[in-house]
Amino acid sequence: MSSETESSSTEQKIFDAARDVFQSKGLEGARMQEIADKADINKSMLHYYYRSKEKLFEKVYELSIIKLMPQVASLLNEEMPLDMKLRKFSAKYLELVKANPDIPLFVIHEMNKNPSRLKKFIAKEIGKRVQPFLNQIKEEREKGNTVNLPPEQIFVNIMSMLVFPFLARPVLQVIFDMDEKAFSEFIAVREAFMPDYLVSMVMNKEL
Amino acid sequence: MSSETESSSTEQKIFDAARDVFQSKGLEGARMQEIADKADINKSMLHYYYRSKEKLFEKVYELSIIKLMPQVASLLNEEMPLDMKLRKFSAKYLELVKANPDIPLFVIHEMNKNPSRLKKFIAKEIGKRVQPFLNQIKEEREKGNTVNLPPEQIFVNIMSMLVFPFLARPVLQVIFDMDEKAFSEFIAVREAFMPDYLVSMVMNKEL
DNA sequence: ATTTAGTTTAACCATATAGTTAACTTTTGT
DNA sequence: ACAAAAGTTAACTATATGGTTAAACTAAAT
Repeated sequence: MSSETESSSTEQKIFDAARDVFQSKGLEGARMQEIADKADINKSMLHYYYRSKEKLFEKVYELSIIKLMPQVASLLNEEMPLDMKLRKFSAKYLELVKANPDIPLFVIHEMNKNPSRLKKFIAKEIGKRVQPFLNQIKEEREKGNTVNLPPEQIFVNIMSMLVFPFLARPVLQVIFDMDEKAFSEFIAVREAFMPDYLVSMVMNKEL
Repeated sequence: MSSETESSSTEQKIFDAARDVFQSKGLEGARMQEIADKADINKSMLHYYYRSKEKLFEKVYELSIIKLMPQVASLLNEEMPLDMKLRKFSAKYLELVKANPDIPLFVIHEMNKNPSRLKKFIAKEIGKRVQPFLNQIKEEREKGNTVNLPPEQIFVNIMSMLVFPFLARPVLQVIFDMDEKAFSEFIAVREAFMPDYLVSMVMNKEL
């Protein structure tokens, strides 16, 4: 992943470096010089290819969200029984976040500082993909197949279980005294029990 | 709360302003001038009372965490049956976070950028308070009274359900098209069902 | 070979920002 | 009443940072 074989284009190197730096430091914390250093190019190239810090950031932000969230949300739209969908969603979502563990916090943090940016990008996009899923839950709820909660609450419960550990990772690592390996193992355990557990939580079945 | 009656001391006004600015903008995003403006004092006073931005930040960080987290964690230590404890914890925790809705993201974000800061402050402090709770879960698990998961996982599940909505608030507000009032209502609904729901999730009882 | 467009570099610039200084005012202690 | 201490202010400094510029270099097209 980071074994730069001097192959990729300058523009790509800049983007990759910017993604790393922005995701770990945020917009304000990132330094153009640091991005240039990490990309191993002259700082002027940042402006040559992306005009400004803001523009570069938006590119990173856009691709981080727009390429990832729809992948996830589209899963929710497939025609499938609720329990199977929950299991698949759990697996797919954890797989994606494991591969991009910094993105949830990045998105949530930048969203807090500039909520309009997300609105600009996704808003309806995501909303429209989530809505069918909420409807499916609603139907099942009316048939008495789910726990008796509003679909929005159920959805938030699901996302909570999947995302929170990645957001709180540094805190959890301190509290439970886990190194990187231990944390990976912790997530692996979650991957194992989460499909059944979500079904139980949502559809109110004993494990 | 914000009806400044020109009463509090300069030092306190600085701290309050700094808390607001740091919590909404983070360490990097905060500007000393903005803090001074919000406190309605000369910028030099910041340095007079707190020497440096870093020092001021640490004061805010320390009091935000050290005064809040133990309040919560100590609840976990009381002698009480697990189900009752879960209900009380849910109520108390949501009450505290409702009163300080910016703190979870503030802590988690700054933790990511500087994990050693938390270590310095809490580390053992929190760990020691959580441990007895984990032990209690472990005992109940051995008696077959809980869902069959490691206590750490159960703890994370609980925290996920309680904290995540506050972290993801801006995202949720966009996805579900909620204004402030609607979000408060959303949280109120969670407060209502969460005690029973946590007991069900942890102790594997039907609702 | 020469032109041309694209790419890269080093040296600059303007500005914002954390921090300092020194003069001034108010409060407190005697 | 006086002096010392604490508090406050405006002006300033040093530096970091995003951004610009113009010249140099490269490679492809003619």
